[in-house]
Amino acid sequence: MRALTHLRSLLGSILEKKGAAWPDKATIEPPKDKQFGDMACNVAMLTAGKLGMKPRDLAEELKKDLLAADPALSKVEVAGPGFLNVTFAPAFWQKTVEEVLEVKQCFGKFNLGRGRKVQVEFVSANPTGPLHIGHGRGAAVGDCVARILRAMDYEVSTEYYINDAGRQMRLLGESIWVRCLELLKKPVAYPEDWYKGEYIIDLARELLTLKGSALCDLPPAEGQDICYEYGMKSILAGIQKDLADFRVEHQVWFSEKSLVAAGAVERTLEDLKSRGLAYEEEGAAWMDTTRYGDDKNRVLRKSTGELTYFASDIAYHADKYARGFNTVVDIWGADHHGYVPRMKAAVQALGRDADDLKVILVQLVNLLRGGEQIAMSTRAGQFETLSDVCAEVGVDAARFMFLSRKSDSHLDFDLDLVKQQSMDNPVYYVQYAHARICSLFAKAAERGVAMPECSQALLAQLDTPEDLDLMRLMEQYPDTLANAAQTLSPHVVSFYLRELAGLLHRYYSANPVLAAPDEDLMRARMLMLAAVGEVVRSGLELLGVSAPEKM
RNA sequence: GCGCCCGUAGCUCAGUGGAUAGAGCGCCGGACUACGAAUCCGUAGGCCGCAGGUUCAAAUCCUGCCGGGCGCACCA
Repeated sequence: MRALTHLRSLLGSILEKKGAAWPDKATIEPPKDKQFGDMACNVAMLTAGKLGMKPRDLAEELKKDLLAADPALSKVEVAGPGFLNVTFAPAFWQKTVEEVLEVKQCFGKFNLGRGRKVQVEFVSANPTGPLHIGHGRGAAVGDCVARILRAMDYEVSTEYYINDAGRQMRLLGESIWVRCLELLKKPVAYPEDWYKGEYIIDLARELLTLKGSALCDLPPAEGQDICYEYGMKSILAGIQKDLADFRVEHQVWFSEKSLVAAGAVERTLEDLKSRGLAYEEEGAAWMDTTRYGDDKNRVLRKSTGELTYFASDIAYHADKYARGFNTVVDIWGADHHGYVPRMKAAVQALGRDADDLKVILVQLVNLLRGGEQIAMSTRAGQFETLSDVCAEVGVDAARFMFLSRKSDSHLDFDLDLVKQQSMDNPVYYVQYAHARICSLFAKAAERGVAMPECSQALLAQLDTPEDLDLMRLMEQYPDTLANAAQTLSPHVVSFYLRELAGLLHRYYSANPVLAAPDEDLMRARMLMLAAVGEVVRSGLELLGVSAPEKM
C-alpha cells in the first residue's frame, strides 16, 4: 500500500511538471517476475505519445527524477518497451513489520468507504424448508463481503428478506395440512407442486401434538392458515439457528408481508404511474422497464388483481434507499441473472443510479461425495442441509471452500475432499501457518525468550530474498483488501492467505528462528513472524474462519 | 431463436491490456534423533476452445464460430 501510493504520488508530481496528467489506465503493480524489481509501472508507455516522446526516452527521464526524489528507492530500471522497474531498499519493507506490530489487527484496513452506508442482502431463502448447501455458499459470500466492507470503513447493514407473502408460503401451509390429514388417516387431496420432505411430516406431527386432532376438523382454509403460520415460524427459527451456527449474522429480518400490509407496494405502483413509468394494459399494470434497457416491459399487477413479486421487490428496494443506503448489494443465485436488468431498471425508475444496486450472482454448488454428484431438490425433499454438511466437514472448512472460488463460477464441493486434510483443502494449510507461529512463540516462552521490542536496528537484519518476499507480501495486504472490497470479491482474500501461508511455510522450513545463528537475528525473525501471524489471523477473521493456536 | 455466464497444465482453479501465462492437487524423485512433516525441496506437464480484428503490447478488448451451464412468465 505504501509502496503503491508512494510511487503513485512521486510519479504523479513528476509527470505534472512535464505537463502530463496521470492516465487512468496506468498501473503500478508487483511484476510477475521478481527480476523486474518490486514494483513495475507502465506509465511511460501510455504517456510518451502525448508528450511527443519515445516511451523509453520518457522512462529514462522518469527514472532520473525518481532516483533524485527519494533515497528509499534503491534501484530504478527501464526495461522492455518502456517499463519502469522500481526496487525499494530493504528498510522500506522492514517498516511494514513495524507497522503491523504497532496497529495489529487494524493493519490493512483503511477508510476506503469513508463511512458510506451499504446494505448487503443475502440468503433470503423462502422459509419453506431448511437451508441447503447452495444457500450456504450465498451465506458465506454475503457475510464475508459484509465483513470486508466493514473493515474498509463502510457502514454496513446485513439483511434477510423473508418472502412470506406469496404462493410458496401458501403451498407450505397446504403441504403441512395434508400431512396432518394423513397422520389422522383422513382422506387427502394432494395439491400440485407440494413440499414432500420428511421435515414437513415432522412439522405436522408437532402441530397435531400442540393443537390436537381437532385441528383437522377446521375448514381447510383456516386449518391451512394455522399450518402455514406454524410451519413458517418453525422453519425460520431453524434457518436462524443454522445461520448462527455458520457464523452468519443478519442484523435485519425484513418481512415481505409487512411491506404489503403497510400498503408500500400499492404506493410504489401509484408513484410509478404518476410519473409515467407504469401503465395499464390488457387488465394488468405494467412497468416501462425497456426505457432503462430491459428487453421487454414487466407486469406489476396481474389481471387477476394480484401483485407480482417484481412489484413488491421494487417497493422493497425503494424502502432500502429510503433508509439511507448509498449502495445496495443483492446476492442472488445465478439462475436469477435474467432478473438483473429489470431490477436495475426499477432502481433507475426510483431515481437512483444503476450502480447503486450491485448484484453478486452466486453459482450453484455441485455437491459431490467421492466424485459422485448428489442430486438436490427442496420440493422433492431431497438435499443435503447446510447443518448436516457443517456437522460433517466443519464450519471452517465449509466456509473456506465456499470462499475460495469466484462467486460466479461453478463450485464442486466434494464432501470427502473437504473433510480431508490435504492441499485440496487449503483451509488447514492457512490455519496451520497460524498455529505454527503460535506454537513457535509458545516454545519461546517455554525457553524463557520474551517477545523483543521492535526496533529498526533489529529489523535491518532481515534482508535475504526470503525475508523480503514475506515482507513485500504483507505490504500488499491493504491493496488486497481494497481490491476485494471494490470488486466485492471475497475469494481475493482467500487466495492471498494461501500465498502468504505458502511463503511462511517455506520460510519456516529454511530459516530456524529460535535456533538462529545469533540472538539478534532470532529476535528479528520473531518480530517478522509475529507480524505474519497478525496478518494471517486478520485475513481469516474476514473470511469468518477461526485461527487456531493449536491443531 | 434471443440474452447472460463459462471454456487456461491430467484435475480444481487464479490471472480481465503489459515482459518468458501462474498456484495447488495428482504423477515421479528427495528431506524429520529438527522452533509442529497438516510442512518443505526438486522434475515433468500449455497453439489460454477456434478464426479474424483493434495496438507499441491480447488469455484479457471487438466480431464470428464451436462446446458447456443458466435464463427468456400476468412464477417466486
